[in-house]
Order: sequence, then C-alpha cells, then structure tokens
Amino acid sequence: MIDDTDRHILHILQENARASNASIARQIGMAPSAVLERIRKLEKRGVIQGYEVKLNAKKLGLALTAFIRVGSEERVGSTQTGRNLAQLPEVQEVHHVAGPDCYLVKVHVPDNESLGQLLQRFGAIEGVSYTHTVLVLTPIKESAPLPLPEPHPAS
Amino acid sequence: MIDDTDRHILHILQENARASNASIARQIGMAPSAVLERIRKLEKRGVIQGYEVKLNAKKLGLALTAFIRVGSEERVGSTQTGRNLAQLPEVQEVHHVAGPDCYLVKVHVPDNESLGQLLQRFGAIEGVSYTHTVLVLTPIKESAPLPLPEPHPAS
DNA sequence: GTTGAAAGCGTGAAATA
DNA sequence: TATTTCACGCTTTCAAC
Repeated sequence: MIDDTDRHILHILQENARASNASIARQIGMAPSAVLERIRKLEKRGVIQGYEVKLNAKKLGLALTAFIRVGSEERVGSTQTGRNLAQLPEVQEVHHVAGPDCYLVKVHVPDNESLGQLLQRFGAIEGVSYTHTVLVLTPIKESAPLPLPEPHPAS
Repeated sequence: MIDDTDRHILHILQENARASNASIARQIGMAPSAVLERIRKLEKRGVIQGYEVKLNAKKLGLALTAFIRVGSEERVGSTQTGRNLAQLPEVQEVHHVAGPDCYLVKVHVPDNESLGQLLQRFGAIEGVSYTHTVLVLTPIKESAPLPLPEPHPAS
C-alpha cells in the first residue's frame, strides 16, 4: 500500500510541503524524477489530497476560534444539514459525529459579534435544532503532522 | 498590516501551497522576485507559519478520528495538562476552551483498540480528571481555507 | 517595485536493471 | 515495474537599479 520510500517522502512533505523534488531526492538518496513520479502516484491514489499553507488566523483578523455542536432534526442517515453548514466560508471543519449531537463544527471569525451573526445563519439552515458553542481560549497545538509509522531502514 | 497583493498571494497559496513563485507572479501580474520577497516577509512576520501536505488519514491506516473533551484539575490559568496532551503524536489538536471542560483534543488513530490505549495514556497525565470521547462518523469538511477578505481591485 | 544573469530545478524521454 | 541519466526549458535567487 505505502512503502518506506513513500513514508519518507510524506514525512518530509509534512514538515515542509514546499520542499523541492530535488531537495527531497537528496535527503532520501534518489533521483529527482523518481521522487516526482512517486509524488504523482500518491496524488493520483488520493493519499496526498493537496498542499496547504498554514496561516496565523489572529494576524489575519480572525481572532476567535470556536467549536460548535449542532443538533439537527433530519432523517436518520442524512448529512444534508452538515453539507449546508459546510458551505459557509467561516466554517473550517464539519464532522458528522456519534452521540447526542449530530455535528461538530469548527469556525474562525473576527470577533464575538461575527460569531453571533454566524450562529444566526446556522439557525436559518433547515433541520438545525440547536447550537452549543465552545470558545477556544488558547490553541495549544494545531495541525500536527499525522503519525505515520517511521520508515524502517533497509537492512 | 496586509495589503491586497498579500491577500492575493495568500489566496493562491491556500489553493495550492506548492504553486511556484513564477506562476503566482503571472497570476497577479508581478515580477517573480517581488512575489518571493513578499512571501519571505509574510513568513518572517509569522503570517505564514508553514506549508503542509493534506493527507488522507484513512488511506494511511488511521481510520478513526475522534474529539475528546478532557477535564483537568490543575491550577486556574495553567495549561500544563494541555501541553502534556500535545506531546502525544496521535494528538493533532489541543485547544484550551471556555466552559465546563478544560481541553478539546482531536486525535487520529488506526482503530478502537488504539483509541482505548490512547485514552489510558491520557489518564496517566497529571491533572486529567475525565475524558469524554466523541467519535467522528463522517468528516464532511476539513481544513478549508481561512476566509480572507477578498482583495479589492485597484481603482 | 523591476530587470538581468547565474545557478538550480522540473520534467519527459530513453536507457537500465 | 521502478529507477537513473541526460537534456531542455523554466524557476529561483541575488545584485543592481
């Protein structure tokens, strides 16, 4: 499925997604074109889903992060309400979850007032029955790399 | 703080963090060296905090995502317990939050059994008084770009 | 901000194992 | 199949403006 070479490449890309193929090639002792081909295959297979820049939300005027539990009165098994929530640009994540709530939603907004306006828009979405908002006071860890098994050194 | 040109660059990088300086330069009608310099300044100012690859957790054997609310009996104002939680590699996010719980934690693990073992390690961290785990059934939206104000066209 | 030039990189084709 | 080598064009980067 994924071999040690792939893991090694992914490990490097998790540290810096803008690393050049040539520098990756140097680090793993391969030709750049081989690295290119492996990355392309990982993209095609959907293991790599894209490349993102990590921005400082606060410095961009988005000082407030919140998690919102959303209740919904939709047909069992439907996720239509969640997909409607996901359309809003302030919404960074929507997860359909087990338990009494239906959705857990992560949002970034400039301030309390914007959060209030956003919750009103949540309320206008069909099926939404309640929201419970939890404010983030301090983000302690964010967007950590996934714990890939370490590549085994070839013996 | 951030002008329209910066916003334009960030907008492009949010879509594809591996976009070359030259292609960004073409899209915004500037010299590549000017783009390079702006990106460097955004990095130095901490607006850009890094470049990440978005991986498919399921295809890497991490089939289970969960959010865990963690209660802690530490001194008011301390976040030591949160920083200890953040050390674990399975933990992708730790937020110190308002409300009855102290922390909200996001984790990726291979399966139920690994989740159980992880929760045991949570319990071994000093101060942790309880955990409430919510399993993700379907991730509907993840790692969406931040809603930057659209750049105003120069008039 | 721009340009220009040198060094480095991306990428496909062909060769190799 | 997966990889290296090679060659071309493009990109990065810095210095000078």
